[in-house]
Amino acid sequence: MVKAMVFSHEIAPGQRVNIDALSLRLGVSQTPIREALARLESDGLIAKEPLKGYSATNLLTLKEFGDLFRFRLLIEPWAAEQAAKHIDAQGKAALKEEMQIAKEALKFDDNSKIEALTEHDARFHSLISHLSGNESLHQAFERMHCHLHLFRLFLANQRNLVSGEERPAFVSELFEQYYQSGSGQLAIKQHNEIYKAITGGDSKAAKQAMHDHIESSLKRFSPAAEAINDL
Amino acid sequence: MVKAMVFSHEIAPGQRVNIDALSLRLGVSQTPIREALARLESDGLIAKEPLKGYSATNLLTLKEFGDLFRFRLLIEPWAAEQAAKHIDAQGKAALKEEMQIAKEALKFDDNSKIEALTEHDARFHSLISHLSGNESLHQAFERMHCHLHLFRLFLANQRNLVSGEERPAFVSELFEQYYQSGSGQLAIKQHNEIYKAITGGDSKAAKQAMHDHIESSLKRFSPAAEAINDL
DNA sequence: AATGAGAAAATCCTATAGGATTAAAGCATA
DNA sequence: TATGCTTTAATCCTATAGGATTTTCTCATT
Repeated sequence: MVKAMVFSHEIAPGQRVNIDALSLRLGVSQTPIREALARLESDGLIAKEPLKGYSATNLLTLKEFGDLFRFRLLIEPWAAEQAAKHIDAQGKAALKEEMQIAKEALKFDDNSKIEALTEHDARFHSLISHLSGNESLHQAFERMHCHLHLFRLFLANQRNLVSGEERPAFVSELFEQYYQSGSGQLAIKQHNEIYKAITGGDSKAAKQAMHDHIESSLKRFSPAAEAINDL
Repeated sequence: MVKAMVFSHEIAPGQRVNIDALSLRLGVSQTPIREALARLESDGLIAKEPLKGYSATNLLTLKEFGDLFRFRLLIEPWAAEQAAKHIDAQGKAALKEEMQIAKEALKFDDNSKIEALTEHDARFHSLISHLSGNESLHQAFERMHCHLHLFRLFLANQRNLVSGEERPAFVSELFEQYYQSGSGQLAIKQHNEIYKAITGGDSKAAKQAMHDHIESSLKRFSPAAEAINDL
């Protein structure tokens, strides 16, 4: 559990992870480290090679990236549809609160804004998959989405590197495309459409809005996925 | 990994699992046991309560059972559709071989037949989710399906108890409904429909056949799910 | 200079022991 | 007889040490 944070980019993708070093660094013994690593292995976030050790999994390949979004298109519009059908007062409150957080986040400065919006997006979609009422779908979503989240955190992390460091040129271009062109506001706007449809009980609109949002999101991220794929 | 077999019903659902006992029983130390348990926890097959220990998760509740099938209806027909579109020679051979195994299994005597058909069903659906070409979907399927598989193994296991033992009356009834009424042959027949549609490249028919098959399967299992839910 | 063999270092894997927490059993008292 | 407390036992959790395998570095030979 604590290791999920460690993994969120203190260890570069593909890098081997040293158990002894981790245990010293975190001040705990090797056993709990191995447990956490085993859990992360089941989540597909690290890979284990017997007698060779653990290593962080690479970022999504271009194919995996496409697969993931195709899968989202399969389950999330349905989840939004179901959420609209079964929504109750408690669900409405939760959605409203999340939208409020997003609105506040738009006022932050660049770095904080990106981080906040990324976290908001993860929570928003997770919440809807939960509100679908289907536990199987929710679990599947959570396990799948962490890989996408990792990808986005990687992008944001790249940006935080000082310009002086050897930052690939494509990264700089990507930032303009994403973060400067008001895509944050666009995403929030689309979230708002979904939010209104769900709380309004309009299941058909909710399904459509979610579909459009994911397709839009795919278009925004595709150039980055291609660029990173070329490493 | 080895523990998945141990879990397949040497430990009753809901029962607490003793680490010391397992390490003695399997002749290995506690550390690898804890690793395996941590992995199984991520798979949702066992639950951990801090400072209290691990325990096997209960069987699917009626709601979870319904959720799972609704989720299958969401992803598997699409998987069959995609498999039909992308099928190649290697995929056809794999499907053909699996269907051949099923055909042979029908000749077994009752107990062996049930076991063989259960395993075939798991492999068949897993294979199609793989042939869909979508890695996200395949992974989601695998993680979800193990819970259903566990449920079916539980049923089959109950049957193997000698009649003399205290076996709930509903179980006896269920067996008639399922295994004596030729439902095994029905399932194989439906699998064959799917098989033909996919290898024939008829994506629309494959999607429809998979949909019908899962709905049929749900109807067959629902009484058992209800009965077990009432424990 | 390049390749191969050998040795040393690092790392993983397992086992055993001790401390801490929880559950249970036994006893006393109302 | 039932309830509450204390003691005992069981179990989990962590830490440390030793054996096994892999990797790397060095050195000698072609």
